[in-house]
Amino acid sequence: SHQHEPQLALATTPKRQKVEDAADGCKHCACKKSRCLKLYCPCFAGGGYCSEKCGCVPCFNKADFAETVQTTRKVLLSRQKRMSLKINRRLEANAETMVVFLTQLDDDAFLLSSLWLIIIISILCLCHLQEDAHNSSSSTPPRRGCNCKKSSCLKKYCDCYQDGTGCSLFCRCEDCKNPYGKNEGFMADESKRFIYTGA
DNA sequence: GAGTTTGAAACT
DNA sequence: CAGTTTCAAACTC
Ligand SMILES: [Zn+2]
Ligand SMILES: [Zn+2]
Ligand SMILES: [Zn+2]
Ligand SMILES: [Zn+2]
Ligand SMILES: [Zn+2]
Ligand SMILES: [Zn+2]
Repeated sequence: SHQHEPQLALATTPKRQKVEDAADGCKHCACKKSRCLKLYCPCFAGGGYCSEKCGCVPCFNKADFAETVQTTRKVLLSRQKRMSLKINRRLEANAETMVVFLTQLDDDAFLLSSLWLIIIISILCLCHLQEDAHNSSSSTPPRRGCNCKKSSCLKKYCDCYQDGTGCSLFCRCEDCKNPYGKNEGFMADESKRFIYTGA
């Protein structure tokens, strides 16, 4: 019942890889080649051990190998953090360039650029949320948007669609048709408003 | 169940 | 980082 309400992409909802979907959902991995020690494995990525219901083999994501699991997870998360910081720095640099450009416009043009300011602010917010999440090491960093090329964000291949979330400014999807919110905008008729249809 | 498609994660 | 490969799930039949 809580699945289908649209969500802001920037919200800090670490609801991903819910492998323990009660007795009902029965979502468990079936890994064959990753030994459940890479983020391919939803159990490992979700921070939990594999269960008896998993169809994985061979599986190292068990309490018996707690040290291995912990070490591997630490390495992978650290790599992820490094990559994320890199991308954030680039985004922040681009945002700064854009802000400088916008502030040099005359008044009329500047008013029309409010959409860009919103985008820039959103990007900076995501960067800060991610870094906070990384530093607290407790909450999962917010996902960057999807990168769908062929599914039009209409199937569960798309993480946004699977989460019941609209695509956002951070998605790089092509021909987005996400029913929860398309990564597109349009000019409203008879209005100088730009309506963004995504999250 | 087998085979294909897909995009994140991993690798280089 | 970008281009490529690997991977397990989503999907199709
Ligand atoms: Zn697994
Ligand atoms: Zn598992
Ligand atoms: Zn496993
Ligand atoms: Zn998508
Ligand atoms: Zn998306
Ligand atoms: Zn999309």
